[in-house]
Amino acid sequence: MIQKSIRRRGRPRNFKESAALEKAIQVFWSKGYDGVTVDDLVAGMGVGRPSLYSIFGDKRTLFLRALRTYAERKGALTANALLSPHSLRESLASFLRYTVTSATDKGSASGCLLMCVAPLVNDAEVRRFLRNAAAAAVALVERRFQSGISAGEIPSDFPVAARAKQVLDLARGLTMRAQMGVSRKALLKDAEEAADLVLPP
Amino acid sequence: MIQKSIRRRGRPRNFKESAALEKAIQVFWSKGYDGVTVDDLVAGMGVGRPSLYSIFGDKRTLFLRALRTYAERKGALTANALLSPHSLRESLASFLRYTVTSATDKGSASGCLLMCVAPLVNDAEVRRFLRNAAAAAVALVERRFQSGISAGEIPSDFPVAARAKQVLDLARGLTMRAQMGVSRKALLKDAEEAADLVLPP
DNA sequence: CGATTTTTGAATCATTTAGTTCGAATTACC
DNA sequence: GGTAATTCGAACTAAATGATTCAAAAATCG
Repeated sequence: MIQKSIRRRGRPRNFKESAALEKAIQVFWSKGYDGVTVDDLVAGMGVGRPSLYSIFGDKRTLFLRALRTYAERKGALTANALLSPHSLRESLASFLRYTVTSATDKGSASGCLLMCVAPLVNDAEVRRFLRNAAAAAVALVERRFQSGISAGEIPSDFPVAARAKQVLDLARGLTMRAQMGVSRKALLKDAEEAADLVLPP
Repeated sequence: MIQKSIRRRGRPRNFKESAALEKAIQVFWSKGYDGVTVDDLVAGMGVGRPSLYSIFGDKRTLFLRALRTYAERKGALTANALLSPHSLRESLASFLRYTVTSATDKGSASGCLLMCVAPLVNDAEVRRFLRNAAAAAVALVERRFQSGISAGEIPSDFPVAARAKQVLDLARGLTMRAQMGVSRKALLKDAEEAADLVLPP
């Protein structure tokens, strides 16, 4: 059993670290990195300024943590959508649908923290992280194609690598259009058509 | 004939307006909007601060003008790539290749001002402009598909609207990967494969 | 040359911003 | 209850940033 919150001495925090981090994700997501001030974070997270610095460090450190947290959750949900026991076509559609619903979720900003805001951050560590995340996503789709070959859903000469890249490029396009304000309904339809496109008829 | 530079009284400028605007495009392109300070622009454009304000207005006005100039040129080059007298397959490949070369051009930042930086600007006019630009791009590809139908290159029941959206989504994906640092060579290969993907075998 | 027009460079102003400090508040431990 | 530990809120500092002002410079026109 994991040890739960050790009772600490001193005045207790009046916020949950994880909840505050979620709020931080929202703030960065909606305003970008350079567009966010520490005041924005203080207001949006419901955390006092000194607490913010003492617990999360400066703006850059907080952003990196927000990015990792966001990517971890999104990666898990993506893997779930993609690797559930469905037909290959349905797995791809499910992945693209999740991309769309996540990018058009009310209650969050549109688009995607990883695709729409992080790439603009001029920071070597952020870039490295993004490259790894992208590589992991491609690998996930490739894995699904491979298991489709094993299951006989697609021929063994199916161009796995090329198609996986195309699936992700299509997902990127859908995400960008979500950020531009295209409706979820329209994008969900496009997601289905995209899933059909990458598979042989 | 358009009247050329009227000889104006007073001290002449020591910069060309168009050249300065090009520099401004580069600055915004590489640093985003919020990430750019007026000092960055002054340094990058080779224009004094008062001159900058008197000629281009404030930062937002300058950005809008840079955006329009960039989009105009890119739109013209895109139309050129797409509507040149080639086979449909070659037109699409040419469009996607141009997307890649422009997004991986040394001497400019990676990616694309319209796709990678403008969407983050929280400004109604910018958003409206982006929507229009995107719609124009889709219309262009649709036109090319239509003329492909007329020429008998694709069947008359070809799903023009859906495929046009997919072509643009693929272009968006290629552009984003360019910004992430994927090599031009790799992306050009992917562009060819993307062109093949959207056409019937 | 002298008057006029326009641009330039430097200095300046007011505001915003990142980051810190410090006393008051709130809790656990004894 | 008293003390130590921890957090909170507000005020503060120093640096940056957006925007303006103004005299000097540089050109044309008469």
